[in-house]
Order: sequence, then structure tokens, then C-alpha cells
Amino acid sequence: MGIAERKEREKERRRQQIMLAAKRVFSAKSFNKSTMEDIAAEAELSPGTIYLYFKNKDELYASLTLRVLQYMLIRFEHVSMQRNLNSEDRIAALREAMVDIYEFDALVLVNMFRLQSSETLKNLSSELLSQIKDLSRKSLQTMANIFKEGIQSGNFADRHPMALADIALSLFSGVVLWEESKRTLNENKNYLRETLETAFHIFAKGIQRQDNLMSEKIAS
Amino acid sequence: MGIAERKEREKERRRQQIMLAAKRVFSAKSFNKSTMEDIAAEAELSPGTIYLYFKNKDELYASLTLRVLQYMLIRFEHVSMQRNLNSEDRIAALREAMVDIYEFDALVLVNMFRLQSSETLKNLSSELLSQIKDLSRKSLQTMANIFKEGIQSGNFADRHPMALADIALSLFSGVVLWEESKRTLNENKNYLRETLETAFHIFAKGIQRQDNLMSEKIAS
Amino acid sequence: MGIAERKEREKERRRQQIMLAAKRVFSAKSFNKSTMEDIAAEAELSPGTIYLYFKNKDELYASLTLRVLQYMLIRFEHVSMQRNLNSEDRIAALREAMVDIYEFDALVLVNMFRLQSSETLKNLSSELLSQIKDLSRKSLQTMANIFKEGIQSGNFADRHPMALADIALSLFSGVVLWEESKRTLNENKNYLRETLETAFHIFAKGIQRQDNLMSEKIAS
Amino acid sequence: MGIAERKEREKERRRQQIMLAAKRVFSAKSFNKSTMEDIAAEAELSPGTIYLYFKNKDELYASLTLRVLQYMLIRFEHVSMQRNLNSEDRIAALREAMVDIYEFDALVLVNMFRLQSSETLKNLSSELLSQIKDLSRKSLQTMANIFKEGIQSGNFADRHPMALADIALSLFSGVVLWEESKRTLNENKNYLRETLETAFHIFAKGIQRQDNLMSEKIAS
DNA sequence: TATGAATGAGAATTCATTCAT
DNA sequence: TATGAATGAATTCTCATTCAT
Repeated sequence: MGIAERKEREKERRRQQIMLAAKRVFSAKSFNKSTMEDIAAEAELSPGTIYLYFKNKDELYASLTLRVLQYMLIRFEHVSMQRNLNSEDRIAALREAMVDIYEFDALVLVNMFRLQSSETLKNLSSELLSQIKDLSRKSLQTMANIFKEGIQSGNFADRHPMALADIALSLFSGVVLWEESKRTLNENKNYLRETLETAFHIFAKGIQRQDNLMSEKIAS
Repeated sequence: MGIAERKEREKERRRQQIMLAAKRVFSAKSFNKSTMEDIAAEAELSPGTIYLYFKNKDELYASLTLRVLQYMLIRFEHVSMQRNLNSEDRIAALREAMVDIYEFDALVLVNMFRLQSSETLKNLSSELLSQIKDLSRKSLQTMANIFKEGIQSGNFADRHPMALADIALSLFSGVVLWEESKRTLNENKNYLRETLETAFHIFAKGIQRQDNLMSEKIAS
Repeated sequence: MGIAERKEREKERRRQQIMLAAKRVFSAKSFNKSTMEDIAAEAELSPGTIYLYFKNKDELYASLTLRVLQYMLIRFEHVSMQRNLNSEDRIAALREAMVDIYEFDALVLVNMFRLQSSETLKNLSSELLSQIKDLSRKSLQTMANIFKEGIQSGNFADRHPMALADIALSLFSGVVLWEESKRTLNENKNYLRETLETAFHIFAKGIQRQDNLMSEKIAS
Repeated sequence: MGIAERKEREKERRRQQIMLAAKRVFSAKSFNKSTMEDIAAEAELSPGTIYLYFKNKDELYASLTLRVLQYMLIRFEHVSMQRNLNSEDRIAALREAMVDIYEFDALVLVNMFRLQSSETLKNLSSELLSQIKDLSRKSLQTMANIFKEGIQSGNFADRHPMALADIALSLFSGVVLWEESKRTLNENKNYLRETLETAFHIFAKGIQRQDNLMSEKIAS
């Protein structure tokens, strides 16, 4: 029994080892220019071994996406459970979660959209695909709940919570994409955190109820 | 001379024809899964002919990016010149410009970030690369000017105009990316315009001066 | 018009060139040990070129089979049309046709049965597969007609003509198989013609009507 | 000692278990498309274990051939020893032996010809190879003896007995090959027994002495 | 200019075989 | 003995690019 469990754990560890190597290689070279041999070398394994853990290159790639999505859900759920925070602080917590997610894996989130291509989709096992769909749906739903509570407590203007979640996620990915882009073209330092802070300040203000804003002002 | 001009015009027309074909193929299949033969077939030309107009696949791709950036700059400049509009309406005009850009070429803007890859960059002629940098800089600057004027007229909160431009562009690309993603995964209808409207409403409200909001409220 | 035709002819010639090279390589090495690179080298072409003419290795192989089947049908039809021959001589002519077929391509006929594997079948285009089925059906039918006429003329015992065709073809392939086998194991000279002669003498006698045999004997 | 024997017996049983699994897999998929992992899975063993019993894939394959040749010799010897039967009945007994052999292993006999490939031969231990040659020689010789006795007893026409054995074996393998082929291509039911009966009726009649046939006829 | 057949380097993937446990 | 993860050489196939016509 213990043996089966240990084997299972080792197998999972090996998968992680390969995914981490893949992440490093993809970050350095972009998906198409990265070869399975590069990844194998980075993981200090032989090419054949990769295929014991991942059906093909697209599936390895998609597994990286899954990994980020899992982390994203956990971080969003954590924010969602912090009921003691006021609405504004929850938005800030959400933003901090996003910074964490970015630090967990900057590029895979960005490249996640590679999965758009139907040519890619057909190389994926339906199980993996449905896991990805499921996780992204859950993450959005979790974010939507945060907005919903803000609306019910009268802090946020009355908008469809799911639309707000879509927009918050879009803002996040857009900023990551654009900052990464600028960074590569100009080799500048990383302004992601600052930009994200500004962006979410604006977003937070943009979704507040007018009354709320007024009363704040008057109180001051 | 007239002959030379006509030839020039025809050459440009042929370039456009290839780019349009490439755009369609890249949209359907993603860069790597699209072959030069696919593109040639879509353009009703032979593979060899493509190479008479574009140095290589990467350069063809980059030219598509250039094309959308040119359009973007024109649209942004047009908004910038509409001095008769109030700040709020200019944000709305900016948003409409973005919808146009999206309709001009949904994915290439998003995939523009593929150019990040340094492996790709070195396949491009330096001329093309500097044109791309130049155009994206100008587009941002033009947007920044719009925000700057809003700040000077006292309508927008005092923030760095370039940061606002970065965020507006990020929001735009993020929404395109995410809506396209949802569309591919779920085969749903296209909610881009609606989402973009909501997103820019929030953004517009988020960057207004508090006083401004209050006075609006009181006046009402 | 003439150009299109010439191109078509050249394309067909190139296909033949590849098939001949493949035949030589398969004869020397057996299907699995022959690589596409071997075949390309033998045809003095690059590996990629093979794929312009044949979808994959299995399809190239099956095309060789088709080629023999085409030749087989022509030879059998030729025998079938020789109505002036008596039944016994027609069997002899059939046997000579088989020797020709063997000389046209000894191994592919033998290996034709590789196509049995369903794993192989699924790599073939349905068009090619149906051509193969069609040709083997027609060849058998043509042989069956020869037997039918012998039965109707009272020379052959009354048996199902198609069953006789099956058996004649089986005898042919069995002899080829076995003689090739002996030849490889013992590096002996080629007894195929002699064995085939004996085999078809026996077969011819075996299918004659008893009366016929008797009367021959009495007449002698 | 008893222990050593039991171990030996168990080892042999395990070898048989693997060969049976291999036979099933090879029948379904053809040699090249069958992987050692397929065979291991079918035998409910791990790939490594196969190599404890067989040197390599070619040798496993050759062992299957050996197995069917052993069975063939036993069956032919059994027919050979039935001296009480008349010649015609002995041919019938031979045919029944062939049906048994077919049922013992339909395809391996036919695929035996894969061993032709010199590339394959050099992967085999010389011991195994000489056993195979020896057994096939003995089987043919046994058959030849049956024919020889028929000739000496005046029932069969005077032909070289070994040539008759070659032809009988060819007819057998040809029929198996062709019937299996038809079966795979058309998913029909199995006509092997019927075809083999007809084929050997014809063969039996074809090798009889003329006088013999006449006298039969007159007697009737 | 346009063609499209040919190229061939390069990639993904497979699988017989090994070996530490 | 048995395992099965790991290997890595070998193989099939792809596709950006070239070039003779």
C-alpha cells in the first residue's frame, strides 16, 4: 500500500520536474522554437521519458496552463474567503493574488491563449481540456462572487458580477501581456506591480457606487 | 513613370492580398500550425511567390502587425483631433476606435506579443522592427495626449498620462484576448463590443476626478 | 493543354521511379527494415520528395501492390481472350502468365498479404484500398471465367468457377512464397518455373472430367 | 532435483504463456505494428520479463515459428504412420492435419516467410535457426514419404516425391494466406476448411495414375 | 514575375532493450 | 525472477525556403 503511494508520489514529482523544465525552456525560447529535446535536456532526462508523462508537446504545454489555473483558483478562493475585509481591500487582495500568479508563471498565463487554436485543441485529451475549462470557469466564478458581495453590501455599482470578473481578468492578462512585451522590446526593468496597482485602483474606483464616492468625499 | 507607378501600385496590392490571406490563415490556425503553403493556397498563389514579397515567415507575420499598428495610429489620431468632444465622449470615441481595430484584425494585435520572442526578432529586418517600435510608441503617445488634455481640463484625476495609455491598451488587448478565448472554447457568440463598453465605462469612471463625480451627482 | 499533359506524364514517371526504387529496397531488406531514407537514396531523391507522391510509407507500399495487381489483371485478361486455345492450353497460358507476374515483381506479391493487418489498412486512403479490392476481385473473376468456359465445354469437372480461381491463385502464391523461402534459406538457384509447371500440371489434371481422362487414355 | 524439474517446468510454462500472447498480438497487428509492450500487456507481464525468456523480438517471433513447425511435424508423422489407410485416405488425413495446423496457429505459418529477411536472420541465434531449418526439412521429408509410398503402391503417378511435398505445402500455405486475406478485407466468415477440402480433392485427383482413374470409373 | 517541384535540416515520436530495485 | 521506468537511437514525416523553368 505504502509502496503504491510512494510510487504515485514519485510519478507526480517527475511530472512536476518535467513541467518546470518545460516552463523554463518555453520562457527562454517561445513554444515553437522549443524542442522536446531541449526540454528533456533541461529536465536531465531523455526525450523518450517525456512521453511517458505527457502524450505530446501540445499536451505538455496545456498541462502548464492547467498548473497556473490551479494556482489561480487557490489564490482567488483565498481572497474570496476573507470576509472580514471591506470591498476595497478585497479588490486590493485580488490584485495581490494576481501579482502572485504572475510571479508563479508569467509567460504561461500569457501564452495560455495559444490554446485558442483549434489545431492545438484537437491534440489534447478531452479530459485535460475539460479540466482547463472547469478551472477557468471556477476561477471566474470565485472572482464574480467577490464582486457580487460588494454589490450586495452596497459598495459596488449594480453590474453583472460575471461581467466584472471577465473584465478584471482581462485587465490582468492585458497588463501582463503588455508589460512583458515592453520588457522584451526594451529590456527595461519590470513595472508590472506598479502598473497593476494603478490599473486596479482605477478599476476599483470605476466600479464603486456614486453615493459611496460622494459620502467618502463628504466625510473627508 | 506612369508605368513605374502602376507597377508599384500593383506590387502593393499583391502584398495586401498576401497579408489578408495570411491573416485569415493565422486566425484560424495559430502561427506555428499555419504553413506557408496554407497561406499561398488561401492567396491563390504558389509558395514561391510569397517569398517575392516577404523575406520569410516571421517577416510576413511582422508585416501583419505593422499593418494593424498603422491602422491603430490613424484611428487614435482621429480621436485625438476631435477637440470639440468632452473628455467622457473622447473616451467613448477611443473605445469605438478599439472596436474598429478589433474588426480590422482581431487576432494579430493579440498575437503581436509573439514578436516578444528574441528568436523571432532576429529573423526580422531592423527596418521593419524599428517601424513597429515607432508605431506602437506613437499610438501610445497619441492616447496619452488625450488623457493629458483630460487631466489639464480638470476632468481626469491627476495621473501619469502614459501610464493611463498603457492601461487602456492593456485593457483593450486583455478583453480581446479573453473574449476570443471564450469564443473558441465555447463557440459562443461574440460579446466583444458589449464587454468593451462596460470595461471602458468602468475605466472612464475610474479615472475621473472625485469632485467631478460629486458635482455630477449633485447636479442630477 | 500540351503542357498540362506533359506535367502529368512527368509526375507519373516520377511516381514510377519512386516505386521501382522502393521495390528494390523492399526486396533487399524487408518492409520494416527499409527506411524512407533508403528509398529516397535509391531513387536519388530527398526524403521529403517521396511524400509529395505518397502520403506515407504504408501507402507507398500498397501502391506497389496495386502495381502488381494491375499487371496481373492485364495478363489474366490476355489469357481469357485467347478463345482459340483448348482448355488445357489455357491453363498452361495461365501458368505462364503467373511466371511473368512473378518476374514482374516477386516479393511484392508475396508481401501483399502484409495488407492484412488492420493497423496497416487504417493508414491507407480509402481510394487506394478500394482500387486494390477492385483489382483483385476483377483478376479472380477473369480467372473464374476461364474455368467456367472449360466447364461449359465439358473439359473440366463441374465445380464452382470462383472456388477454382481462388485455389489457382492460392497455389500460385503458395509456390512463390515457398520457393522464395527456400531460396533465401539455402541460397539455391531458382526452381520457381519448374515447380509452378508441375503444380499446374497436377492442378490441370485434378480439375478435368473423368470421362475426359478416360477417353484420352482409350484414344491413346 | 524434483525442485529443479519443477522450476524447469514452470519456466517452460511461462515461455508458452508469452508465446501464446505474442501469437494473439501478431495475428491482430502484424509483426512491425506489434510492440513488445503490447505482447507484455497481453501476457500480463512486464516488458522486462519477456527478455528473461527470449533474447529479442526476432527470436520471440522465430520461436513461434518453431512451435508451429513442431506441431506440424507431429501431425504429419502421425499421418505417415497410418499405414492401414489407402492412398486417397492418407491425402485426406494430410489435409485434416493441415486444418489442425491452421487452427493451432493461422498466421505464424504464413508469416514464417518473414524469416526470409537476411536482416532478421542475423538477429537469431544459430541454434534456433538450425532447429527451424531442421524441422521444416523433416516435415517435408515426412510428407514426401507418404507420396513415395503412394507412388510405389501404384496409386500415384510417378513424380519426384519431394516436389509433391513442396507443392502440397505451397497449396496449404497459399490457401491459408489467401483465405485470411479475403477475411480481413471483407470481414467474411471463414471458408478455410471448405477451400482446403476442394483444393486437396483436386490435388489428390491430379496426382493419381491415369489407369487408376480409369479402372475406378469402369468398376463403378 | 510566377511557379511548384524539390530540398534537407530538423522535429516529434516510437519502441526494442536495459537495469536498478 | 519480475518489474517498469528510463533510455536514446532510429524513423517517419514536416515545412520553410530555394531555384530551374
